[in-house]
Amino acid sequence: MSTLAQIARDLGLSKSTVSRALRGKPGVSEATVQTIREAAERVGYIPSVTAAGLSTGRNEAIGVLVPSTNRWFYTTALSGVDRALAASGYDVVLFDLHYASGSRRMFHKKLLRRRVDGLIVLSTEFDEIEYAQFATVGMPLIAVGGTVRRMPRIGIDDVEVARIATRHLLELGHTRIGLVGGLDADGLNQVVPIKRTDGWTLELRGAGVCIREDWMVEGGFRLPIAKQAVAELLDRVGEDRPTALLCLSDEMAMGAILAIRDAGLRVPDDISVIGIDGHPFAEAFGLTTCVQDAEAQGSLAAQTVLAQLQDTTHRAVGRITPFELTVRSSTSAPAV
Amino acid sequence: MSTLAQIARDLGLSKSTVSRALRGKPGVSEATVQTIREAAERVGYIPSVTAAGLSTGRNEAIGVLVPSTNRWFYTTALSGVDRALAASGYDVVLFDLHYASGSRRMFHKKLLRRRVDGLIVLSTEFDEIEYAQFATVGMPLIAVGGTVRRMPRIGIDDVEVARIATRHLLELGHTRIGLVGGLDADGLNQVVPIKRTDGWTLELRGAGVCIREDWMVEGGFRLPIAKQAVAELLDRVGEDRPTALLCLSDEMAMGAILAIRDAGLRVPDDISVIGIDGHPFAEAFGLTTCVQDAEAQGSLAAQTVLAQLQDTTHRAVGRITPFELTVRSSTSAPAV
DNA sequence: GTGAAAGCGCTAACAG
DNA sequence: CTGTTAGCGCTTTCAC
Repeated sequence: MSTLAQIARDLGLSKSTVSRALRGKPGVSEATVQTIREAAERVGYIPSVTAAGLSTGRNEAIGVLVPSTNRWFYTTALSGVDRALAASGYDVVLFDLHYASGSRRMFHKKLLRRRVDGLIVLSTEFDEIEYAQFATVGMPLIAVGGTVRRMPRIGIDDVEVARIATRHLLELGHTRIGLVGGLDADGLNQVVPIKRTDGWTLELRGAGVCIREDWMVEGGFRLPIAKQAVAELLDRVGEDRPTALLCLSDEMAMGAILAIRDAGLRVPDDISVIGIDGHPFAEAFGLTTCVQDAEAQGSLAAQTVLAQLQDTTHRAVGRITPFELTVRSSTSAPAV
Repeated sequence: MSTLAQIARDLGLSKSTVSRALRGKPGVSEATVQTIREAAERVGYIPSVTAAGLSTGRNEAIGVLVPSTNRWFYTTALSGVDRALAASGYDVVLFDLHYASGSRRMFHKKLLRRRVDGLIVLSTEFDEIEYAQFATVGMPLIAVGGTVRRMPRIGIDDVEVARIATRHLLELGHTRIGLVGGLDADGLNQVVPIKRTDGWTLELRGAGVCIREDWMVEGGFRLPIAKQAVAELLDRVGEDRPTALLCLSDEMAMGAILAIRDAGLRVPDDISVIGIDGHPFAEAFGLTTCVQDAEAQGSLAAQTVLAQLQDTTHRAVGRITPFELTVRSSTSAPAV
């Protein structure tokens, strides 16, 4: 574990010269730069980020706050964040809230240990105290996915995406439309479910289509729960069932499809199913869905934070990212 | 952002006293400890890990090397690692190889920046050069999941798990058994697929059951690929098809089930399907599988690394973790 | 019990 | 172009 001082001594140079040379700073002759580079290479010198960070105040690391690492959106966005950050030589420090469990109370302490230069928050909600803590952090902050109050945010328009999905069903001629939604079973972001539900409501109202409360079930944003909920729905309503189901996430939509098939019904002949997200398994299910690019959102967030780090005057700005309706075989016109 | 020096000055004490008090070290009077604690609390003092790390040589962070954040096993193990680490106040810095893409060449440089005190490797393979680099790292190392040569490893017995799964099919009376396996489509760990395939081969040989090469397909360890592969298999073999399929991962097993149903066949009546892993969606598919606890493996790895950090003489030791055959509705005796 | 001083490995003025 | 001198914020002997 050789140090700067070490190789400076060996070469009979000063630490500053070696430091400058190794970082490609101007003011060192071509020749010495060569010598230094070689020496560094030879001894396998690798600078200590922490030491450098202490003196510059930059850690070359940014934190990513995730509610859980067990969900498609978070891990995919995380992947995008990492990709963009790695390209700039930054490390990512992961803060996993584990479904908002006890570790929660401590998270700000860890964040403030000055280990990271910025923070990316993946759709997590905070209480007033936590917001106050954020205010004192004083580092670039940005949210991805679910809205987080008082923070610039990158993500799709959750109301609109649900409207588009609902509209697709309406345009196919459906008027008996159920909803698989509800809040996240693990208590993750609540804004997303609410907004998507709003989109559904607005669109149906706009079309003058009746909203049947008994066709609304709670899928918990997870496949197994949604499957169970839809199974119960079908059981309960008998022949008086919806001809289409809007599922507020693809995971739930896949659960719905499994339940429908298990009930001896066919998709889309008996019931059309549409999802939201663009889960990697969606295509195999023939699922019609609105595809969003979580990885790109993560990358964009990372770039935004990086930009703020470069130029302190640069204010972070949120962004509404696109999604695309992808029609597959899970939706069709209702049977007559 | 108050510092130790700051609060020492305010109190008219020395930095050392404040440092000792805040870390609960002996040699400070009860009274001053109180005073200091309060002052620290009041100004919202939070120590800088990097500064502390510079002087102690410990960063209170450990690195986790993942091949990808888009697969069940990795994210689940990662979750376990984080949980155990967080409990000890350690941070996790994530090194995502992104399917062994270009970032790969740089990974050791980042690892060696002295940012982390130890490293947990989630089933990733390395070449000779990379191994040499690891050797120079000189920090606690442990692998989770797929075997990594020259490193203690925590994970299930991949040969055995495939034998058990195969045996389940044999015991049900199947003799026409196909395999959905092949290497990972993203070039991730190759040891796992190979070992599991070995288990399958050994078990069938032992039972004197014929291995039909034309019933072996490459599922790439991913649902969509497996679905496609099984669809082609069924198409190709017509009536001369297997009565059971061993899938080397649950993702592939779910793909197989989707393909079988799409072909108009029934699970398990026409074809039984068994998987390996214990994916959270498995139950909704009624999938019989061998369940392993990825989260526990991650936690165990973290604890092992932590133990080594505490006691330098403590040698890391790998461990074979358990799995359990969970029978559901995707397997039954073959039709007569 | 408490303080002074040195040092962790690096960067950043400021001289020369 | 290169070296000197201070720190960055904390821990850790070693005195008092």
